[in-house]
Amino acid sequence: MTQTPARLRVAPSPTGDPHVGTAYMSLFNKAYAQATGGAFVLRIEDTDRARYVADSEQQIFDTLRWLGLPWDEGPDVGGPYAPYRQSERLDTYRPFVEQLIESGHAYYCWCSTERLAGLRAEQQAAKASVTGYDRLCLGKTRDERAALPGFSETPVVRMLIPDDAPLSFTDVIRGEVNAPRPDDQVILKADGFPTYHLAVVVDDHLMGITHVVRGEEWISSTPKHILLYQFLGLTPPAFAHMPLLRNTDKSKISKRKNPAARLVWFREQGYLPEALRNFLQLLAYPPVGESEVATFEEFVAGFDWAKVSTVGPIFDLTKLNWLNGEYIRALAPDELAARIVEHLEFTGEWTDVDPAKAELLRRATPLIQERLGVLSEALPKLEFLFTADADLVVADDARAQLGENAGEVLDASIAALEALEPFAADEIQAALRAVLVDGLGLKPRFAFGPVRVGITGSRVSPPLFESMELLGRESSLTRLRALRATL
RNA sequence: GGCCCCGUUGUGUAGCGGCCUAGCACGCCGCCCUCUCAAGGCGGUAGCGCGGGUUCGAAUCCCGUCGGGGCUGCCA
Repeated sequence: MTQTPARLRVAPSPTGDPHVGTAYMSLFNKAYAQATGGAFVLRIEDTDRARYVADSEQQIFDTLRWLGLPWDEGPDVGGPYAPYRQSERLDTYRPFVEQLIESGHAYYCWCSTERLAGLRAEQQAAKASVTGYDRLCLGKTRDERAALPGFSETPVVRMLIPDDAPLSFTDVIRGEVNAPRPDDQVILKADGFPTYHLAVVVDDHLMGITHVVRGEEWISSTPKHILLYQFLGLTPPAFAHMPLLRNTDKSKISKRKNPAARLVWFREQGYLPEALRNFLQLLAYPPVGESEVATFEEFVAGFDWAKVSTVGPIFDLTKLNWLNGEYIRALAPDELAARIVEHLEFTGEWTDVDPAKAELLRRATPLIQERLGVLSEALPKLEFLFTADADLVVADDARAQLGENAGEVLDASIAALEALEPFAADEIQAALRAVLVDGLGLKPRFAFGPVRVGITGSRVSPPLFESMELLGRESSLTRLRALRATL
């Protein structure tokens, strides 16, 4: 199924935190580009000056790279079709607008924003079946129009939608698709910037884009784009409209309703990029093989647009949590430790990392590896190791769980550990079992409970004996004696 | 309101007229293992929105209906 190299692009707008949808689109775009030996292009669509956020672009670069989806061409890496930032391509769009006006496919419109708003309100109130611009400016000169109400000094340019505009097109995912009849869409704004509709068409053409992959919300504007290609005498690319990711209430995923809609959120929470990528691969797309755990290469190898579902999946993190655990467990312990440090540096919890701390974390990582859902859980689980003996706080629920014989247990444990050699996990376990289980006749879970509380301050902890080995004899005894003294 | 897209267990999906008494994964519940918690093993729970057709036979095809979503901006 691999044929001629395809060129695909992802075109996010720098209007705030990068959206998870951008990552989702990027994944499918890049997969197909790679499957055909083509190119994956990143283009920044910054035509909306009002919503523009300065550092948003850098965040797009950072999060997409973090996710492991690098682009072949883009604003920061360059490429044969530079610039890849629409705000730097204003001169490029102008001739196309002029051509459209000259050929009668577009016209100036001096209607003020107020008039347009009023018109819209009227149509809505009247529950009109036909909405949209009323073509007041069509065929009028500036002076003729200026004599009428609702005039604005700087005009916009609108495309003239013909009565016989084609309303259906072939979608790579959905087959034959129908779309609503467009109205006379603005293609050049009063500030001289093109709207999305003109800019995508011009740029996709100029950049040799062969497949336009975007969200389903664009189906309704596709007739405008096809018309533009037609007006300009160009051949349209193939279209693939992906289903929309949804909030739990089925609405289009939004940052307001779902914190996970912010792409950086995953990094902040300590998700592994490969797990997120794998998870995104599973949305609206069947598992690649017998297992749902699959690499990007496996995804690419069997890639087929026909497999993409048209149903918008609810963005539910439960499977991602499982996947993240799978990926964490598959990591070499030292690699995991490095990832944890990296995460702590990213969140700012650790700065100027002390080598001794890093080494302790490295040695403790095997204890928590299979207990980790996300990277951010690492430090809380190991807190007792990084806490000074004197600062260890025994949690209320842990203390409450201590039985009548806690003192007896602690005394016996302390005695057994004082001269134990070597002070290592297996030996510690053997010694404690001897005095507590065999000696005092306690069930293991009750025997080790007080010791766990003394050592870690809580009722749940990483494996006890290994923890004690890491802590060392001195700290371990200090902690056990401290708890004993409070009984 | 208008136009368009969509409808399989809680979630993600398989299914494309008989192989479906609807499979898999996650979740959830139970049991086992066990120093706690996990991980792991075993078992269980739950679904074709509804109503008509077509057909010997429908989750699969058609129509209607209901439900959800998107668009309807000088936002993308």
